[in-house]
Amino acid sequence: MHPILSLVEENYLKAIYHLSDAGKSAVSTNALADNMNNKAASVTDMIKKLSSKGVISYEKYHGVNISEKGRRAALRVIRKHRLWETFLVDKLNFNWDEVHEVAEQLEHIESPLLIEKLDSFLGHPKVDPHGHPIPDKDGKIHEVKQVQLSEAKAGTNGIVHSVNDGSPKFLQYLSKIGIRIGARIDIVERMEFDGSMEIIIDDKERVFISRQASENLLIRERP
Amino acid sequence: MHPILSLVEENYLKAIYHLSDAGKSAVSTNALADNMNNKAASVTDMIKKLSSKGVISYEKYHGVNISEKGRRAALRVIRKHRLWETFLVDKLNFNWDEVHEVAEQLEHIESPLLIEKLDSFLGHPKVDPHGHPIPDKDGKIHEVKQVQLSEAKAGTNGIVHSVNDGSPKFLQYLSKIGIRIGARIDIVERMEFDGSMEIIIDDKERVFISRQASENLLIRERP
DNA sequence: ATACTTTTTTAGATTAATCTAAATTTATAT
DNA sequence: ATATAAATTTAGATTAATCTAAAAAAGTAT
Repeated sequence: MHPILSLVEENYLKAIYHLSDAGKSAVSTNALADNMNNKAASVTDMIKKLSSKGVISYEKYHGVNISEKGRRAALRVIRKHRLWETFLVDKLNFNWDEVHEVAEQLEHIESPLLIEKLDSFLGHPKVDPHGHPIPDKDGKIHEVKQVQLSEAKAGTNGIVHSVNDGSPKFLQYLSKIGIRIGARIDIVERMEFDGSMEIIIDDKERVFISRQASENLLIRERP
Repeated sequence: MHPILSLVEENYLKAIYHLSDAGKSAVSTNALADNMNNKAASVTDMIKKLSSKGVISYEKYHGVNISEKGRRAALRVIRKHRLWETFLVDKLNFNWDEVHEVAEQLEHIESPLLIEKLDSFLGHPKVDPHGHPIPDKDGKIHEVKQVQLSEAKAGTNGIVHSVNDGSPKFLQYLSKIGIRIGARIDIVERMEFDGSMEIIIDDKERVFISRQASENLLIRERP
């Protein structure tokens, strides 16, 4: 009768998936507590529960790893989140910095029919408004080779592909200086002392951006 | 930080609104327990809580009445429910018998911006796929004068305006015999012994429908 | 290798929403 | 008008998700 995972459990699982870099490394209790804005004691309780449901494996004092079953469940939630974000921007004219909170709610709506119909309605999009890939029905993700702007060398250029930080403040800043998904970036110079960069956006604006900003911008490099 | 009403409280309030015929009569503990598929004891606890929040008034042993504040909150949820149903049918090609359960989930998404943008996207619809009026932003409802088909006299005709029973089974039955919102119904004869009726649908099909069915079909009478 | 620090877990409480069983109040039928 | 029935409330428990404070384990630095 009840879904296999509660809303709270889904949120924990999503956090574990992201923090483990899609399942590549273990996640500590404290990292999870930080991420969920909960206390470590609460996390310990929850990971016991998730472990008993088989979506993670857990060894006392040594963090958790997501299981295949858990990975699939996490990807279903992520698929929903990204499809809803796409809907909000493409159909309802939300700005890209306004969608995250609403999508955090919508991602928990349980209806396979709804999500497949939404996917069709949107034309089977491959990426969300922040450039993140949308997992398909079977949890497959089409990963595109991309690098942090901070890693690009002076004289090279690339196309903005996605953002690592989806916070409204950061996205509003990007919009303000003219950076959006698909924009062309030419790297003029990289300041060694603080990692900031001088770049040209779409052959027009020449701006300086901080190391922090450049680390959260992912580009597809071009020859 | 938290919404004023929890998801569960919203559902109770909606049930109270509907059971009280939009605030016209008091609702008993048992009626509410039945409707919510809960035990009376649980309802007693909940109505104390709702009462302390000022959305209903409650006198021990004498049922509850919805307050103005409660009515507004209930109408906000109903507005969302009906807008989402409209979205599902008009945009995602759901059938009218498939939308209720999903809308029961979607109606609790909290985002005034979302609901106003959705309303625009749908072209400010006045009724949902079952013919029920959609309250506007201020909780105003455009009520249309309509009667139960069971009350119509032989020889008269009317346009199907809404259904009182939104269950998949009933709606599928209606679709099967060719009744949809907007269909023309001519009443041929009303059988006094069991209240069943012989009707003609859209000048084509001549069918018999039970008293129960005719009581759950609302029509706008025509001269 | 031992002592100190950090991380994690355990123990015990709390809140929301539910339940069962018992007690109480209201309604009904002779 | 009183007994019986029906409806409602109270009392006490339970589960999910959280917390604080204390205990235990793991990591680190000399």
